[in-house]
Amino acid sequence: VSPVVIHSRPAKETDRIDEIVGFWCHENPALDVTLKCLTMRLRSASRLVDRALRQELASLDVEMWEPEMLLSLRQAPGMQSSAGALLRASGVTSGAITNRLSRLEGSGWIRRQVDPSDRRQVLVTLTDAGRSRADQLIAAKNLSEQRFYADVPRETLERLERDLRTLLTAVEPDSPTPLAGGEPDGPAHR
Amino acid sequence: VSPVVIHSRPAKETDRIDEIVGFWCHENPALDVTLKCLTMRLRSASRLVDRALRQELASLDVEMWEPEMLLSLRQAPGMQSSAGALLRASGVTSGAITNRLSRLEGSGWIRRQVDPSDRRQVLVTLTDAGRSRADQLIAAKNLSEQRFYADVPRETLERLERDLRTLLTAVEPDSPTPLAGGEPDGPAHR
DNA sequence: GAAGATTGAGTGTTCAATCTTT
DNA sequence: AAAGATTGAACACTCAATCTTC
Repeated sequence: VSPVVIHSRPAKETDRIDEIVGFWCHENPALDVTLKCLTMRLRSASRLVDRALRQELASLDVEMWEPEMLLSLRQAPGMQSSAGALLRASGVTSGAITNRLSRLEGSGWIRRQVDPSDRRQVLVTLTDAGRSRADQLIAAKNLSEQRFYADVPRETLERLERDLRTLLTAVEPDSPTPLAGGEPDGPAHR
Repeated sequence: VSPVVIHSRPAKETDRIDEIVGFWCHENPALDVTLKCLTMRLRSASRLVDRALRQELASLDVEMWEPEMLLSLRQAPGMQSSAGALLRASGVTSGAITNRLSRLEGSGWIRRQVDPSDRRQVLVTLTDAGRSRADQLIAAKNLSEQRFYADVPRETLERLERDLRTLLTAVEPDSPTPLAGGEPDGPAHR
């Protein structure tokens, strides 16, 4: 089964999660050790990255979701997208998107306007100030990321990225939409 | 739930995240594509697992953090641990732990009592009801997990688990403590 | 003074209900 | 009826301040 080549890892045979899960699965062989560890590590890693980046970005008065939203908009054709498209690109619920858009609008980074061709939809456009804000945030976040991952072997990072990509395309519920301007399709509201 | 046999996912050279990040890095070569994608995929995957498991566990009136806490306690010697140990094992802040403990106590799954040997600390013990609750939740969560990961190649899952483990031990701030009963050491409060 | 735990304010998310437009 | 967006209640987390005990 698992070849487990853990080459360059002198001590530290097991970590915190190994112990918790390992103990449990030892007296309950029906459980899948890999799956249980994977879920826990996924949550753990995500929380750690979040925390690290958030703390570094806090000096700029930036929340974690802001770079993500602005980056989506920045790369959209005409720096404009629809609320629905941003929703599908984000992975959060529609209520969260409305919330984020209101705050971005309040700060002056975006403008909201009703789509004339389908008045149910809302078009979101990056303002000039929003454009430079986006550029600034991307740069800052990039620096923080490089610091955070500095101690992890490059090889591991690249393999992780690829494997996570495989996982996401396998389990992702829908998203035939590659994030476009204003295509009114696909289920929403989540 | 969702029969939806969309097994037609053969090609798919690039996904949602590839596009967003790829575009950006194309006009800004200083950025590290792998790192930017990795962070986004980590958040995305974690959120997806969370959502999927939460929805399945909702039928039992269970929040995601409950299995994690009970599992930690279940495997501790004497099914007893200290609040600080649970804190260090969890990855969340001390305020969150207090909050969780209060709700677990309110439901009758655990008991809190002051440590006689060091009255600053709080000892947490699994009750009998809590023990069977823990067993029930582990089983339910295991089933949900197996359903969730069903479409991902086994090989990928195992490699992910190992690589995430490498990442965590590399970036984790401290935790020389392997989760024990009540050792009053290490920084806390976060 | 420092460590362990608790509290309260602020933030952000989900979920269900609602309103408008198609 | 159904889709898109908004709203408000409930919940969980972080952060900083506080209180007790060492």
